[in-house]
Amino acid sequence: MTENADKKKHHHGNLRAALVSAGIELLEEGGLEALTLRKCAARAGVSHAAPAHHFEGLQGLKHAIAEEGFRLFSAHLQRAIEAGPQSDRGRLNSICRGYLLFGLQHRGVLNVIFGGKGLAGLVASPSGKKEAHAYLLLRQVCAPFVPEGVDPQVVEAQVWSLIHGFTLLHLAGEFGPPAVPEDGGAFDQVMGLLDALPMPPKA
Amino acid sequence: MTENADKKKHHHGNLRAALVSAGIELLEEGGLEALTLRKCAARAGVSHAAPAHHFEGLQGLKHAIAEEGFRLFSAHLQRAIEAGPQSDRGRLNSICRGYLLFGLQHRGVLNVIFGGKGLAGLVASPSGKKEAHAYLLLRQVCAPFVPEGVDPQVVEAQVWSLIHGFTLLHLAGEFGPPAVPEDGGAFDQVMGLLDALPMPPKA
DNA sequence: CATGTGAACTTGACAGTGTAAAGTAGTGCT
DNA sequence: AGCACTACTTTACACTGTCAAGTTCACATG
Repeated sequence: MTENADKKKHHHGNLRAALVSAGIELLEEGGLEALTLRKCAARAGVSHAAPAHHFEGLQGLKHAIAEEGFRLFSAHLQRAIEAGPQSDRGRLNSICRGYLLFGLQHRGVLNVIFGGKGLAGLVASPSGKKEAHAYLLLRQVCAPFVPEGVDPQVVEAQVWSLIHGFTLLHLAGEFGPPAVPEDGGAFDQVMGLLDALPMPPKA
Repeated sequence: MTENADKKKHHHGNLRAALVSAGIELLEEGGLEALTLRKCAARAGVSHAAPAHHFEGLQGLKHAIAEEGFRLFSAHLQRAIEAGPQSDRGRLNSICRGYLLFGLQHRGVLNVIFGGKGLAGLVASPSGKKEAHAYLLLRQVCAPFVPEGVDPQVVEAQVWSLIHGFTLLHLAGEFGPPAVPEDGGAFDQVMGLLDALPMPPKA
């Protein structure tokens, strides 16, 4: 019965997940600055030092939140792809739009995922690959745009850089006030650059 | 004589600049977490509450650092452009490479510039435009790639998004360990997407 | 069953942080 | 000289992360 995670261990039962959940809540409500070990503990109904037994300090909690946040992120992207038009270009556009919308809706979580080595260790580590659902989606969506003889990672890095940069700059307000409702303007125009894909292998 | 900023006012003379400078130092040495009002004050040789008279709290200091950092950033980009090949494509590549190198060398400063609304207020504000040296450079470098009838801001946003995203993802370690020395690999391949510029106005 | 072993959590403490209020010293103006 | 004003200091407080030492409970072992 190693599968069943329901077993109440001592007082709380499954505190670790509760702390991560509380952390994500705080993140959504008050951004990065609002994420605090003590507030997470309070929200989970335990004392301020309890988290120390489940994470290695604040950084450990952030790492755990990055893991869980990445799962939410991946699920969000998958839903976006499935809900959009089922063509190569349609899926490419959907994953990018999903990326942006996730950033707008879950700004704090995205910051934890990509901020301060949050994810680097996770994905780069040999054991972390299985968490990389979003990477598989990206690979899958980009595949039709990879010319023969070109490393797929190049195309993936191009798409990822473009949408990641656009999302973060948008979040930073560099493209004017965040026109959230479907965005319409800047997004489609910037993503128009992807119409150049697939690029010829080399001149 | 309102122009002359040299006048020693009281004890320190020009404390504000010293605090910003100390802040940038701390940023370079220990990253975002090391940037502290009290440490800045200590490094400038004043008491811990002195900064309150020059900035509105920590956020105010960060804003001031973002301004100064943006000036350094702009100068860095200009130098990169001038040092590179003098062709349209050469300048486009140089500004992007300069962007990446600045990120690698001054990670903390870049984070303050673009993190947490650091710059948004600065550039979006009517009085802040004059600080936007880097934007003028970007506009200038992108100009040859803007087709007739297309808003130049679209091209600028495309280039900016791509290099910004690539730089941040690189910094986050998503593209493997940061191969700092001229980078060689991923950078040139990803920037190859810009070979598609100028894009035809619309299909 | 008594006992102790260890995990989960609490309590208490400490240094460091941002910030606000009140005090002090030097500047400049009348 | 006197006075206001600015620049800075001092003091204080709430909050943070982290550590060390208890406490409480589940459970295995004698």
